[in-house]
Amino acid sequence: MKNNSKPTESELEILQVLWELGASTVRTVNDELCKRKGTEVGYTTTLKQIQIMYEKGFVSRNDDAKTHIFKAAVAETETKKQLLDRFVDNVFRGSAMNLVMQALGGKKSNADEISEIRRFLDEMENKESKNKNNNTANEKGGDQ
Amino acid sequence: MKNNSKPTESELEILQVLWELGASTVRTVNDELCKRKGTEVGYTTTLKQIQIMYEKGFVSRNDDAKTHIFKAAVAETETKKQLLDRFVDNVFRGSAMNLVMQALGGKKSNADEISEIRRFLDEMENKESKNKNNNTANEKGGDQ
DNA sequence: CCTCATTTACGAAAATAATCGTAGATAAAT
DNA sequence: ATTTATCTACGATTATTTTCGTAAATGAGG
Repeated sequence: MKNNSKPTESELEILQVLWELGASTVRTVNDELCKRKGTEVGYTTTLKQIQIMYEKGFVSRNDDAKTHIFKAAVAETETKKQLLDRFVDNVFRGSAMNLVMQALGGKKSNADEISEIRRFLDEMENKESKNKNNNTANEKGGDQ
Repeated sequence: MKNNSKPTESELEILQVLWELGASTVRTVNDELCKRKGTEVGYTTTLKQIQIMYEKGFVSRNDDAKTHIFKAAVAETETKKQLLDRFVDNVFRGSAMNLVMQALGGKKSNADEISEIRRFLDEMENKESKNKNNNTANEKGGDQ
C-alpha cells in the first residue's frame, strides 16, 4: 500500500535510523532511538510505530525469520526534499532563498563551507548552460 | 506569560498573517486565512486558535474596545530561526549545509537566484575577513 | 514435550491539535 | 428599551499522533 503523505515527526526519527543503519530489527531501531533521544522508549511503542509505517508503505519488511527485518521503503533524499518543500512553503511562504539566507546567516559558516557552496553553484550553472534550450520558469513546489 | 515552545502548524499560519498585516482583529485574520487557504475557515475556529495563542504568549492583545486587536508577540525572524533550527535537527540531523544543498539543488534555481546567492556569499566573506576596507560593491562584474 | 525469553499482533488509552456550536456580552440602530 | 448584528468565552467534539498493556506466536534450550 503506497502512501504519499508525509511521515510524522516520530516516524521520521525511525526513518533516519533505518537510512543510517540499513535494514534492522525492531530491537535495533529501538535501541538506537533510546540512544539518540537519551530517554527510554518502550519496545512495543517502536514496534507499533514501525507496523504503522509498514501499512503506510514507508518501510518494507522481510519476515522469513521469526524476527522481522525492516528497511526504509522511501528514498532519503526524496523524502527530505518533500519535507523541505513543505517547510519552505509553511515557514518561508515558498521562498527558498529566504530560507537559505537564514540557514547560512545564522550559522557562521566558515570559508570552506562557503567555497563548497560556490563550487556547487558553479556546477549548477554548468548544467544549466549545457542545455541551451533551457529557459525554465522557476516553478515553486514543482514536484510531488 | 512567555512560552518558548514552537507554534503548531495552524498557529504558524496565523502568525504569518499577523506578521504581514500587523495588528488585526479576529475577523481580519479569519478573512485572510480563508483567502490564503482557499477554503472556508470557521470564525470561531480562528477565534479559539488566537485565544490559545494568547494564553501561550504568541500574540498580545488590546481589548480597550469591544473588538479585540491582536498582534504577534514573537518576532518573525526569531521564530523562523527556531523553526529552522529544529527542522535542520530533525530532518538533516543538524547539518545546515546539507539543507542548503538540497534547497538549492532541488529547486533548480534560476540564474538570478544563483547570482544573488553569490552576492550574499561575498558579503559573508567580507564580514568574516576583519573588515579593513569597507567594500560593499559587487566586484563580480560578469554576472548573467 | 515443557519452560523461558523474545517477538508480533492488536486494541485501547493518553496526549495533542483542530474544529465547531452555543450562550451571553456589547454596542449601534431604531 | 428593544432589536439586531457582531463579538468573546467556553466547552464539547473530532481527528491525529503517540504510548503502552496484554495476549498469542515462535523458537531455543533444557
